Amino acid sequence: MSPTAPGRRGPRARRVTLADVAARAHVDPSVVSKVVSGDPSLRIRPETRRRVLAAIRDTGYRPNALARSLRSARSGMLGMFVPDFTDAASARIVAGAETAAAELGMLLVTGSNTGPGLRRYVELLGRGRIDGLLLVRDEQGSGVLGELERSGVPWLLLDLAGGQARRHVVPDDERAAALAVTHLRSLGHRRIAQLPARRAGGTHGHGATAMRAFLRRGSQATAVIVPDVVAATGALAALRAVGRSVPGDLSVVALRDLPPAADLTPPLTAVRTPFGDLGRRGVELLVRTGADRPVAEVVSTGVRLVERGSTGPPR
Amino acid sequence: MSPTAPGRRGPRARRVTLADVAARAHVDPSVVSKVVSGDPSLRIRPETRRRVLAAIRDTGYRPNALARSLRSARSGMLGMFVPDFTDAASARIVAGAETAAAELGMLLVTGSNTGPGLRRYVELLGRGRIDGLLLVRDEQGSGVLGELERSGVPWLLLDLAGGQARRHVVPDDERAAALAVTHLRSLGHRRIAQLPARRAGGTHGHGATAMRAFLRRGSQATAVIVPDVVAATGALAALRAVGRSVPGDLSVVALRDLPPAADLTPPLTAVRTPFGDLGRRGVELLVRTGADRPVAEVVSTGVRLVERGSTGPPR
DNA sequence: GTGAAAGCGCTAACAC
DNA sequence: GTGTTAGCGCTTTCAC
Repeated sequence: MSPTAPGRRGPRARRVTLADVAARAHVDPSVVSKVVSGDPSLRIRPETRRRVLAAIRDTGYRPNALARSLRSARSGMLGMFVPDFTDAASARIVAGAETAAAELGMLLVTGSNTGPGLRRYVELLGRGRIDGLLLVRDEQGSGVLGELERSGVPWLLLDLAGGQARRHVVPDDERAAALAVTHLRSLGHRRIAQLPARRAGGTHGHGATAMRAFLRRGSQATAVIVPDVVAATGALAALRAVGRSVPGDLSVVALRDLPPAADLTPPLTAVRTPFGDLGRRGVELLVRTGADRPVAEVVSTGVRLVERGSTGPPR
Repeated sequence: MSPTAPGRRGPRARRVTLADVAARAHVDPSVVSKVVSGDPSLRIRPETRRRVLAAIRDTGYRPNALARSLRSARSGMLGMFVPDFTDAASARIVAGAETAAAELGMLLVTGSNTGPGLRRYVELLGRGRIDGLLLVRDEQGSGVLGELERSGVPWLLLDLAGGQARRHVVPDDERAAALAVTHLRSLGHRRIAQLPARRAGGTHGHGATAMRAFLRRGSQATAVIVPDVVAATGALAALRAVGRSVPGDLSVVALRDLPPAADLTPPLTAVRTPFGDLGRRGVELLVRTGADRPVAEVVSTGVRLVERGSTGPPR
């Protein structure tokens, strides 16, 4: 419970600054600064250090992040722009990125394309506020990136290979597809179809449409690979609508496994894509490599098939 | 501690400052400042303003957000701490909050409890970096909130009523339950059971367990209300396991509708909870009301029943 | 109408 | 070992 009830809080305590701490410990502000930020080049008498630490504790000093960033020209924040927070893949990428950032002592400033868009987001960010920008599946049509680059802010595109710039990290979709094929072959399938993927990610309607097209074509395939779970729900619905059973009449594997897969009927066999690792890797690369070097990484860790109920031997 | 600095600025990209713009426009920096921030008390000759604007355009000046915040003691950022980004309800709350924030010219710094926790998050934030903190469904056990309050940072709890502090905004769960009951009664149900809710939100296992307990009890109820969709998937699975059909043998309504509901078998009738509005309202209240006033708002807009396939007349 | 001066709170180079 | 000196880039009186 919070000790001070909001209504009865006393007058706001004057903020404690470095100078206050220094005065109390009878040392110079710069010494306190070095103690606080753990400067390794500082050689200080244990007794002095103790005094400083005591003063910090007594005063309840907390560094002003703004002043620190302004002076040191590093904000300790990373921008992250996603298409939509409610998109499950984006959520996982954000989660991975946030963890990696925290491990590096950094924080994430998020924005999404359901808001006023990338251009405005970068404007609001202003100069100096972020040390780098992570873009999830963004078509980077606007000149924002070039502008960013000119002001020295490194950026990285996640989950989408980005043209000639070669600043991206993507999941290993080929490996995922290969895993799906291997699985289906091992069940005895010889004719395997793949429904087309969309760069932006599938929708329910898109999956249904693609499946109907597949059906209309009169394909001989006994198994089909769907680019993602959302598209798969559409495909499954289309199949159900024409009375085809899964996996009896047709086996279905989805790529890019996400939670709803397990709750579908039948539960969907899918290949897991390491979205969290994508975010994590993005943060690490963004922080470690400069703005000028190309980055083109494929994340393969943790890609694996999760067998559920939508695949079986061909009839 | 101190992260490796990403992307050092290119050699010729010396940052443009207010002073540069001022020099170019032959005015004082303070005048430029006022023009940029749209100070209404500024009376300036149209011709001078034009010169300033031109200088801004020519130099590609962008204000340094850090310096501005340091000086004005407002950061234009809000902290948002959620249990887990991959939790669909949290994702919606974040989405709503981000939109509202952007409309107010503010930005969100996010953190989640899957990382190193609230205490560390607030530590990383440091002083001055946020103008307020939004906590989603956090048990606020630690003394972090009191500490925050002492340094004058207002906070608000979302989606959980928080003890005596009365600083929260929550969805109208009573109205939601009432809607569910009305719907079931109109179908002819007279005995309606409600599965217990958990403060932290249900899990698949929790829903299954609760449903088995309900079954074991030999209840005469012909319809049951489940606290959320995740719990409902568990409940549905438990029902399927004992061969009871939905809605034939038992009607099921979930509260707090979320996407997977439509893809379940049968598609789940559920009451929509306005998670996005919760986030939006949280931001608005946090920004408008001071740290000292109690806030206890119930968001009822947009609560409504979405009829899908899991409810029908009692047999 | 515009300018001058004084910092916001901190860090970094260098002095002693 | 610890202190001095300069700002980082901006806003805000207040002066003229």
